[in-house]
Amino acid sequence: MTHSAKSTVNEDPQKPEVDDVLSELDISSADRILIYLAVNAMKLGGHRYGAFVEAATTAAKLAVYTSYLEHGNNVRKTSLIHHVEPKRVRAIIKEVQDVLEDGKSLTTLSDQEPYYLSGLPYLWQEKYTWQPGEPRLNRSELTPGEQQDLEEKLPESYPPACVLDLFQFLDLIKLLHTKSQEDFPPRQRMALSDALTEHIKFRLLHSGTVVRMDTPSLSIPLFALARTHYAPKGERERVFTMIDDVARFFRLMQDWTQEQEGVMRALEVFDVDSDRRVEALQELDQLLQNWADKYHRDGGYPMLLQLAAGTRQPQDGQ
Amino acid sequence: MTHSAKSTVNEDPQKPEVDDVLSELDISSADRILIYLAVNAMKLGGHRYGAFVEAATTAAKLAVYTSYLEHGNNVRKTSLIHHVEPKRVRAIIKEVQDVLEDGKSLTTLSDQEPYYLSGLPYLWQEKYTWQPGEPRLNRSELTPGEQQDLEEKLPESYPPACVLDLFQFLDLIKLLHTKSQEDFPPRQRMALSDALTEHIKFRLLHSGTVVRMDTPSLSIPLFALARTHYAPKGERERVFTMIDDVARFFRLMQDWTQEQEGVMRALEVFDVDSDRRVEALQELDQLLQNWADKYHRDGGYPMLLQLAAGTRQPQDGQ
DNA sequence: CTCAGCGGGAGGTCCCCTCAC
DNA sequence: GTGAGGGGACCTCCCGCTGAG
Repeated sequence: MTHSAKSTVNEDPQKPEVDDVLSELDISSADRILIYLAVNAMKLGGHRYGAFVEAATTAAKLAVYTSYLEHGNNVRKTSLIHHVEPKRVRAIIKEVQDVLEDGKSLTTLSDQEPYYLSGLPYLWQEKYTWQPGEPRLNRSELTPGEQQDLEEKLPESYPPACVLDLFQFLDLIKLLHTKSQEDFPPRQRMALSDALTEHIKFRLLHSGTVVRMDTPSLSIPLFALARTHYAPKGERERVFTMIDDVARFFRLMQDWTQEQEGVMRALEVFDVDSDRRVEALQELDQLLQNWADKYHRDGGYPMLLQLAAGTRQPQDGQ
Repeated sequence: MTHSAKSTVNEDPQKPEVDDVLSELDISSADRILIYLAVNAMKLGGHRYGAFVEAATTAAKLAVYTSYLEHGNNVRKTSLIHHVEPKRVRAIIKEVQDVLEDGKSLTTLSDQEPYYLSGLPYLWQEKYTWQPGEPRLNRSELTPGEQQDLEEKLPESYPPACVLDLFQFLDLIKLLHTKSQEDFPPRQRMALSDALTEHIKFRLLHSGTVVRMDTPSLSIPLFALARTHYAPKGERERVFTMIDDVARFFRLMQDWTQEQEGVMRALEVFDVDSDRRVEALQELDQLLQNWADKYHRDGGYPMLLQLAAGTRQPQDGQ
């Protein structure tokens, strides 16, 4: 719970800190959504700071582009509406149109995790496959005994992949970065600098996806692949689900603001006996399913329902 | 309703365009959330393009700041995690801490609409109050007959405020902009340039908050306040509610990803008979209320439920 | 290894101006 | 009014380097 400078380090609790800061700042709802997104993308998803900012400006560019279409392709009007220079508006329009024509990937948060992180376990296992029974590493500089010692340190649970030395590991990162840049137009590509390489290496080690091995008798460090995914399976799935749910919920609410037919929004604020919380939620779950079953008819009008229920916080207001 | 430019124009439908573009681009959920936010803030809320981008970078800065706290105030580690220069990390930390200490407003989407737009009707009515029975405008350059003609053009429904000439109108914008900048530290303040003034004037006229009057016999244009709010009341309220709901939903889902006790998430995908849609939703509404009433007990554990239900779209997946 | 400084380049956000249709 | 160009200021995000504890 506590954290503090210098001396103690606090690795595990992530959210509490965020909520603490948020509660002290009285922030608007729109800003809060941005912050939740940023935290998820940058801390859990592993996106770079710059990548998030770029994705946000991309979203803003799309807003400009749609305004442009809605106002009869009038550059000047679009410029006035959003307070963007006509010259810049033209550049934005062109950028978006080029992407639409080529079907290239425009935006920068294209996946929950950046490819150079999430793709690594796959590429590693593919390029350096390990067959059970064979040695995971084979280095002429080591005596057979030293090799065996190292092998025995490796947990059985590690994915079937060989142990690499630093250069092989860095090459892998380089390869992945190159592949991840292929989708982008040449102009937007980012060179793989030393700083970026270090960043990627750090995230892979820090997350436990890759583990560094002690090799006192070797001058070059060795690395082992410890997980098949960048993020732990459970967490990863849940964060994915959350973002999908929020996006769907957002879209439904947009329909609601337009007062479309057959769209409903509900907010329930209430208190329950502490020992009946779980019971209440279980009953709600059952109610919803029964309700959906009751009205379901194959091939009918497509419907969607998104719900979240839990502990109310002061920031929630009302 | 109509206006025109060149050939075809398309003023009314706003969302359809956005959805069209979105559906062609197959965009990730995180990006979709950003886009929804950008569209709402920039097109409906009237925020500037730059304001949205700044708000997003502010969110990213907060993410960096919390990382910094969670890693024992280690600048270098934070730098590696997010791929931000140590120098820049330090600047970000300082910026956030200064804000936390002074309680100043950090972020830029502090309200749904920017103050220089939403505050105008109030200031206008306050500075140029109009008493029924008195003339709305009094200009010595006009004959009594001409004044009367203009007065008669004004709908009764207009708020009780006098008609202003261009200079008075621009002064009002200037005053509002100055007031809206007071909360910001001097460094971040933006000068009221001609371009910005034109942007604000355009938005006020374009939204119908202010209406320009034809004055053939006068060399200076006249303006009348036509609405008491920047956005139409209903729409305004609904957009507010939507953003609040999404923020609350997002927070609940974060609790869910952490597998907290007593948090529930539900997604129902189903089809119904077209003619039973409304009936189904009404019943659902009733079910929820009954359920909440059943478990409610004053002073108990604080609970919150957010729900949205409506038409399923292809983009929704599953 | 961490902290600290200073150098640079590219690109984006702002500002203002003119000229042709 | 709109389109299309010119200029310049400032900041931010990237990169690289060196030196002090």
